[in-house]
Order: sequence, then structure tokens, then C-alpha cells
Amino acid sequence: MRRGGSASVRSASSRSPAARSTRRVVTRHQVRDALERLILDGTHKPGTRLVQEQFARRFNVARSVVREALLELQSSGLVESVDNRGVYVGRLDAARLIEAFEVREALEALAVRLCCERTTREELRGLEAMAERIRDLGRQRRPTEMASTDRAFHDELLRLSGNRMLVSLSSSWRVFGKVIRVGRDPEQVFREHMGILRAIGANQPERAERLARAHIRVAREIVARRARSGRFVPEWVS
Amino acid sequence: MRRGGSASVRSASSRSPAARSTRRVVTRHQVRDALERLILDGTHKPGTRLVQEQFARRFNVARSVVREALLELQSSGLVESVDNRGVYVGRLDAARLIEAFEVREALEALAVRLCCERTTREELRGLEAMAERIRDLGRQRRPTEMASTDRAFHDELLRLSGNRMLVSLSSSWRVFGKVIRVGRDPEQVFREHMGILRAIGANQPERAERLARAHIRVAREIVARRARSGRFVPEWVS
DNA sequence: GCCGGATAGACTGTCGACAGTTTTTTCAGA
DNA sequence: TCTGAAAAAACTGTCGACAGTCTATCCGGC
Repeated sequence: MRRGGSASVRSASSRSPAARSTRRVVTRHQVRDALERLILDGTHKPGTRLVQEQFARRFNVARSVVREALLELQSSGLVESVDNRGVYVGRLDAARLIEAFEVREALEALAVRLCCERTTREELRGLEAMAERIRDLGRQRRPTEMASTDRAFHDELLRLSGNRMLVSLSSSWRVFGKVIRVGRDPEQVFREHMGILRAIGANQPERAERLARAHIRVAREIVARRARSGRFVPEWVS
Repeated sequence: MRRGGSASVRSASSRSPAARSTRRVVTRHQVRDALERLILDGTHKPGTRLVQEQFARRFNVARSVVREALLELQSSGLVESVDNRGVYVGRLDAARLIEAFEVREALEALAVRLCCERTTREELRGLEAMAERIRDLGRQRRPTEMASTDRAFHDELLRLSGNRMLVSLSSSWRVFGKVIRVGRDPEQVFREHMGILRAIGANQPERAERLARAHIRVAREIVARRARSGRFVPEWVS
């Protein structure tokens, strides 16, 4: 066993002999998730270099494991790699943010349209419960939980669309989750969410699409306005 | 130097000393491209296992290089990985194809809308030339070249939209390029392409979007009809 | 001082080997 | 002949080492 570290990914009792049916934990995935957290929570700012050996020591794993974890992260756009020079936390300027919103608008519009054909009453009730929870968290001034629940709500819409590619593509704009704390009025967000759900429930795809687009566009406009007036948190802009 | 093989990725003179400014060729990328070709040209059918050591020997590289190349391919959905069991050529059933077309329709619609604002006369002329080339290749019964030029045409539309995320996402449905030989009438395809370009040139985003959607949907319908009647080439269906 | 080439350090790319897991084969017993 | 446990084979995951590349530093000439 190698010397332990407090930040080590592998715990001392990483594998109990009793748990035979459980598959071996693939270290690469743990490292990937740990790196993702470190980037999304702002520990490593966009544009900064991620030195492989540094993380290998920190997580107590071989450098090749870090390499492979970084390759996995590359697909979601969270990091960018330059041959022979290194891997960098994905830069994100205002333009890139807008582009992500444009794509997101198009794909969520598709999602809610598809939802109209397939979503059941139970599923709709579940979505309504989530929408209420988002509103309540907003009322209670718990923005972090509100944001993560909002993300879960939109993910669920994608999932219920039945189109698996939509789900897999959502990671492309997930990257920006931490950057934009749009800070909208919870009551208004709730109304918009419920409007979309009602349109789905009434099987009105055109209306659902229009409302979903409007919902995403509000966030985009807020971000765009901030970008124009230079009110970004500096370290988040490349 | 290791023993050579006819299929080796690294040639004997892989690095001329004169070309100093040229960066070292990253073997991983060459292996990735070679694997991609092998999958897209049908050598390795969907669902089959890709054994790392096999390709390591074949390409005359270390297994870790193959591992990393496969990780790169995973992001485009070309291969799927199961922990501790191996990497498989991505399965694609009819449903997955339809889903890809749905996403593609939404994103190309976005692309042509964005193109209306930014595309210059020269760029439009370039696109028209490509459309003519596609038609000519179709007339000359050169389906492979026609298909690849058609792909280039649609890629160019994405690129000219100015939205970089669209370009990076296009690899998601590129996967299916080889499967679907839709075989449409070249003259009709040409008319549809030109219709889209004219709408862009006239700065009519709504019309451009409608035509682009219709264009994609025709291909989707053909594929869907084939799927319903079971007229897929068997090895391409999982 | 400062400009450009040599040199040293840091880091990435590649490699072969070992460890652990899954799959196949073997073989004793019914 | 069939079943199922045990052994063997095949393969993936992880590791440490070496080789090549990039970057920063040093130093001599101007």
C-alpha cells in the first residue's frame, strides 16, 4: 500500500473481501469525478493548467490514471487539451456562454415537444413537485440547492423526452452551471416551469416549445446583459 | 525501433530531423483516427468487442495508447465502454438513429437561422459550389463521394453559424454517416440545398429553418420507413 | 543593457510489467 | 451426458520508468 494522503482518492479499505459481487472500483472514474468537482466549485479557474503529476500525487494514483480521467473530462468540454503542452480548465468567455444557451434552447425545445407525446400523469406530477421544491428553496434563500434542483428538473425533462442523445448532450452546457447564478425571482421561475408542464399535460407541443424557449431565453438575456456591461466575476472569464 | 507491421501506425521515418518546427506526432490521435476509420467503414460491426492488445500489436504501439484512443472515441459515441469488461463498437438500433435525426434537425435548424445574420456573399457562393458538386457527384453515380461532400456541406453550415458548440456536437451524429445510404434523387437534394441557401441569402431565418428541418426530416423518414419494414442491413442493427 | 543560443528543469507521451477481474476451459461427480 | 466448482487463459486497470518536448534560466557577445 502506498503512503496515504488526506486528499487521496483511494481509501485504505478500498475493497472489502466480503463484497465479492461488487465490481472493482475503477479509480479513473473517481479521479474524474474529483477533478470535475474541483473545477465546478471554482478551485481551479478557467484557463489554468492542470498538471498531471500534481493530481497523481494528490490523489495517490499513477499519472496515467489522471491522464485518462482528463480525457474523459475532455468530452464534456470541461477541460481542453493541447498536444505536448498540457490540459487546461476550459476557457469560457461571454460568447461561448451565449452559444451554449443557443444550443440549450434548441434542444430543450425539442425535449418538451417530445415530452408531449410520452409523458404520463405520474411523471408530470413528479415534475410539478420538483417545480414547487425549486420555488420553496428560492423563497428560503438557498440559491445553491435551488440551482441544483433546477438542473435536476431540466435533466428530467430531457430524460422524459425519451431521446437518449439529448441526455448525453446535456453535459455540454452543464459545464456552465456554476458560473451563472442568474438569481431570478422564484415565483416567476415557478410560473414559467408550471406553464411548460401544463402545455405538456395538455399535449400542446407548439405551446410547450414556445414557453421552454422563452424560459431559457430569459436566462440567456440576463447573462448577455451582464456580459455587455462587464459584470462578470473576473476569474470566470478567460 | 520495434518490429514493423504492415498496418503499423508509426512509419519507419516517423520523424524527419529537418522538420523541427513541426510538433511531435501524437500517436494516440493517429490510433484514434485509424480506429474511427475501421469502425465507420464497417470493418468492425456495432456491438463487437474491441480488444486493446489486439490493436496495440496491430498498430505497433503500447496498449495504453490504444486505451487513450478509445477514450477519445467514447466522447463521440462511436464506442461504448463497460468497466472491467471492455470497449464495444457503439450499438445503433433504429430508435437511436431516429433520436440522432431529431437532435440533428433541431441543431441544423438553429445553425441556418444563425447563418442568416452572419454569412457573407462569398461564403454563400462557396456553399452553392458545394451544393452543385454534390449534385454532380450524384449524377455521376459516385455515392461515397457524394455522401462525404454532403457531410462537408452540412458541417460548413454549422461552422458558418458562428456557434462553436454546434461544430463540436456534430460528431455526435457523424457516427451514423456510414450506416445510412439514403440514396435520394440528386436533383431534389440540390433543390433543397439551394432553397436553404437562398433563404439564408435573403436573410429569412424562419424560412431557412423550415426548409432545413424539412430537408433533414426527409432523410429521417426514409430511415424510419426502412426500419419499420426491417430493411436494414442486418449487421448494422444491434 | 539586451539579444540570441545553449542548458537545465518541468512536464507530457509512450512503454512494458504487474495486479485484479472476467471469461473460458477442465474435470470430477451425479 | 449434464452440472457445477476449480483452474487456466484472456483481458482490463494500474503502476513506475524512460524518452521526447516545451519553458525558463543562464551566459557570452554586441
